[in-house]
Amino acid sequence: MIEPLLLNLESHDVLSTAEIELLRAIVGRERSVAAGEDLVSEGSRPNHSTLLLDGFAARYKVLEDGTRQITALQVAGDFVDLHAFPLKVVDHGVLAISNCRIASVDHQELKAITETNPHLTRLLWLDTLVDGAVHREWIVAMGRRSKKAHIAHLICELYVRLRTVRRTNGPSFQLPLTQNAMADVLGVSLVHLNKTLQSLRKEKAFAWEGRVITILDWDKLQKIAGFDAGYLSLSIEAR
Amino acid sequence: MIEPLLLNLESHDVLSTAEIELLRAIVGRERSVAAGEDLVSEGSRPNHSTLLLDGFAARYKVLEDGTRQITALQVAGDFVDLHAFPLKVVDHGVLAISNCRIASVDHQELKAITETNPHLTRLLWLDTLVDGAVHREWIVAMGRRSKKAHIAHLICELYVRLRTVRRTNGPSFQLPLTQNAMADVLGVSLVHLNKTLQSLRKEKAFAWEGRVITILDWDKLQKIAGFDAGYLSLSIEAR
DNA sequence: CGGAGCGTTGAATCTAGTCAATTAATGTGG
DNA sequence: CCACATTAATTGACTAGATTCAACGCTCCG
Repeated sequence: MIEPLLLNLESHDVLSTAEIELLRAIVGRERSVAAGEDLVSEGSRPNHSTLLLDGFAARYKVLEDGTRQITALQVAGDFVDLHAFPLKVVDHGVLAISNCRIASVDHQELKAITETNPHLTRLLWLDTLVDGAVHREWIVAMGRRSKKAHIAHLICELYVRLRTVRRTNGPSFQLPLTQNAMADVLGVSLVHLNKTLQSLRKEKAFAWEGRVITILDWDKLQKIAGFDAGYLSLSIEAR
Repeated sequence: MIEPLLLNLESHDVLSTAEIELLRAIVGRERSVAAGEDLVSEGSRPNHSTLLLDGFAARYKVLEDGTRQITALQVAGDFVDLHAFPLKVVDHGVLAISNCRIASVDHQELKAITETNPHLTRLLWLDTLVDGAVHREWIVAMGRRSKKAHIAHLICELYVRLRTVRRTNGPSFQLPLTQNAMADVLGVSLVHLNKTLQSLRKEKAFAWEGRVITILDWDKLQKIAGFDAGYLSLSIEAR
């Protein structure tokens, strides 16, 4: 079921029935990937792009000294490597953080869309641009926000993104990240992340227990984070 | 003259004569912007995208507390806000770092390209994707590289990007950044940047005097940086 | 029962930020 | 061309933030 993809795209613009049918037609058979497996490996030249239908994935790079930096988190409805279509080579690995359901779309099909369906092309392009906007927010958070603010910002972002694909449950959502992985998102050591989380807990803006985040005080959390969802382009307009 | 744009696009794939003519036709009249001026202001909804023909520009965000983070550096041949075409709103400001020559392209013209020229569409899309790849490298550098490595990486990246648009002079290139601006690129304090630069100078991998960078030892610099140009997608192939 | 993975803790050490001045470079008006 | 103002670069001292190392507790699972 490609519903999360549709919800994702429809959060930016209206899709026609024909476009929806087309998308259904080109998305391949669904399959599962276990947590810890790579969905995509760095440096590969895939002839298809991978759509994440359920679960969490992370795009990451590993440096010479073995340290890892996660550059993006992907949730249901995200293409994890749509950029590989024009780029040809994937410049990073993609790891399944939880068990995932995925499906593939051949680059040949994507190319056909660019030849025949300009509107859908622009929406797919847009999808990769939102990705870039998220990258920029992460850069800002890494460079100029406190670690507490950075964590809060990440929670806000994930909450909003998951809500648009209906993967939240009221004020709660699943977050299957280990502290180790989250440290690799923020670019800090595990120990420091742990201590920062503890001091954040005292603010009671959110709780994180048993892989579930619960927002306790959205206004406070947003304030700590300096979060403004504008960069996610969640407004329906002609694109 | 849109030559730098052509050099930029042609570093990824071949352009047909018709495509080159089309690009020339849609790029508006050239004009100048003084260093320190904003090329684009945050939150605006431009009906055109801005092409940088000469000079340096920076995309940046300013936080509540007044600190600034630069999220991208743009050089000749770069569209500074091509993403604003599908995104509609620019999520950051764009500042002229040096005096700049720019020209505009109406979004209407870009839309027409997506309707009639799929190949050029993919190349423009690609341009924004390389942007994203650069963002990811910056995230990695900010999160997991030492400050020395981060600076070295930035120099390597700028050297390669400038060389592809013929803006290098042998081992040298203009870099009109102040230390203050570079600190806002790396996300560190001015004082710390200054001290890191000093210790880097001792390695004699590059020199930076009077707004000019000179690469003294490329291999060494690349090694300090952990730099690999792959992410810039500088290979000519059918896209 | 014994690992294995994950989270937590404390102490020592290094990295980076802040504050506050000083020096150097650049630019402007007279 | 010089005096003065302004911006950019540099420095030192002190504080705060972050890393490393090393250990311990908990829970899940074979």
